[in-house]
Amino acid sequence: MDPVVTRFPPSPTGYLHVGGARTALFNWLYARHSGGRFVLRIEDTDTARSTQAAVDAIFEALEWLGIDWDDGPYYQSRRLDIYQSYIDRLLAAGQAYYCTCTPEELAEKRQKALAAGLDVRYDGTCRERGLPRTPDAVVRFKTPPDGTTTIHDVVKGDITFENREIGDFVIQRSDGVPTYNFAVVIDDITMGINTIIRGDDHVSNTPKQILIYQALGEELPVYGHVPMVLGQDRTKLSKRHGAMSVTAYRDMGYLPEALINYLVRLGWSCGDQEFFTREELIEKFSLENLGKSAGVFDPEKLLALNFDHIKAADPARLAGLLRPFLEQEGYDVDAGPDLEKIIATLNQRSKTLKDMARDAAFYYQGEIEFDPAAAKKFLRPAVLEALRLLRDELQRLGEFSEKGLEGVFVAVMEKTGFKLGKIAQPVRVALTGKTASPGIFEIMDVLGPQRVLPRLERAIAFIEQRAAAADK
RNA sequence: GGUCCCAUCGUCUAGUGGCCUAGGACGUCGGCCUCUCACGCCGAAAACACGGGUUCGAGUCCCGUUGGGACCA
Repeated sequence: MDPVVTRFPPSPTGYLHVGGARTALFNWLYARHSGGRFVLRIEDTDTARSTQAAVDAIFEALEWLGIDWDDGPYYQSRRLDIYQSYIDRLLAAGQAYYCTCTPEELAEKRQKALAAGLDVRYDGTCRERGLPRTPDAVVRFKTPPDGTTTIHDVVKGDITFENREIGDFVIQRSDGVPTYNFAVVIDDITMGINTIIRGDDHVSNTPKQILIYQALGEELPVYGHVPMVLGQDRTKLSKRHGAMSVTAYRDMGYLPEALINYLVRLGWSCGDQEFFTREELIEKFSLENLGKSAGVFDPEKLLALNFDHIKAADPARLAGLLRPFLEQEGYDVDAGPDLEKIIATLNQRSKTLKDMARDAAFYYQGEIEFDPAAAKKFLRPAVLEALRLLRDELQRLGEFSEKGLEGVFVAVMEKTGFKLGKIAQPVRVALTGKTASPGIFEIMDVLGPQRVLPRLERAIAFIEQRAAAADK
């Protein structure tokens, strides 16, 4: 059995979107799973729409996802002479021919055929004319007039097309640039690609490609046409479906392994398993379990999966990933508490890194801004004594530890007769400004005495002021 | 319009003729836990598009209808 060789051939006409990323993933995973090779090829023959910026964006996205390639990147624009040699070969063998029908003539024929309710394929005017090469001539492939061409597809089964439905299609334009269907086949042949997993929007191109393989006497690759990823309105993914670029998810604070997990599970399954690490995916991915119906992209489920991956991620790695988000919020990370300790209090509650950075706000703020409603409800004279007591006990405690802190709270509870809830909420507001936060002992431990004490002091002063104002 | 593909809870899916009283996950709703909010845990509602066959037996096979999608024009 030859080693598996797969490929991913994006057109650099824009960012890499999630649908394309999924296709890349399937090919990459399959190559890695079977110990084969994965080839990257940039299909940039459409010079009008291809840009270097898009090429860079694609690299950036692939790198973030951790999709690496063994061969390439190849650029179609630099392979024109290779395509030409194959065109010449087909021409010489009489399997292709020059055609000088003008676009106007073709359009006219199409109109007539349409009006007469006939097929609108090329009528073969130049097929047997033996025309020489001229500047305005295109090259057409001589499709067998009869018979059928069938795709043996590993996901959809056999799909058969009538050859007469295909017609003599153009393989090289008059400017010498090969058409998509031709360039793809020549590339796949010369790059040794033997397994092609791609979107099923390519199904109708496939018989043409198979015909070219056959004309060249080349062995066919294994085809697997995977269903499209649809937007919430059940149509093909596009700009109007919102943020669909891979890097947009990175910027929103998603983990690459979460996006990968989500994308692969959309159209592939392994029993009831939902959560996969990248290693598990490589180990378990198989062509057999690819689904054959289109799937709707569900941001909610991706978010839930991201949450699960954040929970499972190593805090030390999270620290590196979170840092830019914190800096974006304007925080001086190195001046704050220990980052890994901060993450340990948040990684079971934040669904994205962006959320986490936002939830970490109180760790970095010098002077806590009390949420008015929270202050009104919890920073009231009734708890003044308890807070003072707490402050004194904490000062006596010196170094913080979760256990020591708990002891201090117990002591205060005993002296005041308050329950923990009665004391914890005011303290929470004092330390974070809000009524919701991680556990009170956890955050105090992370914050440390040098941050906790001044904040408590400030809350006490706040209440004293409030009491004084009320007395007047 | 032509060609092709697809069809299980709202969504992603398990299911490969009897194990299906159709399972899991997200979401939704209810409860528990609790220093708050989350997490977590427990529970609920929720699907085999429809109609014909084949078979002792069909979500599973065949045909048709309907619906959706893709490509070409």
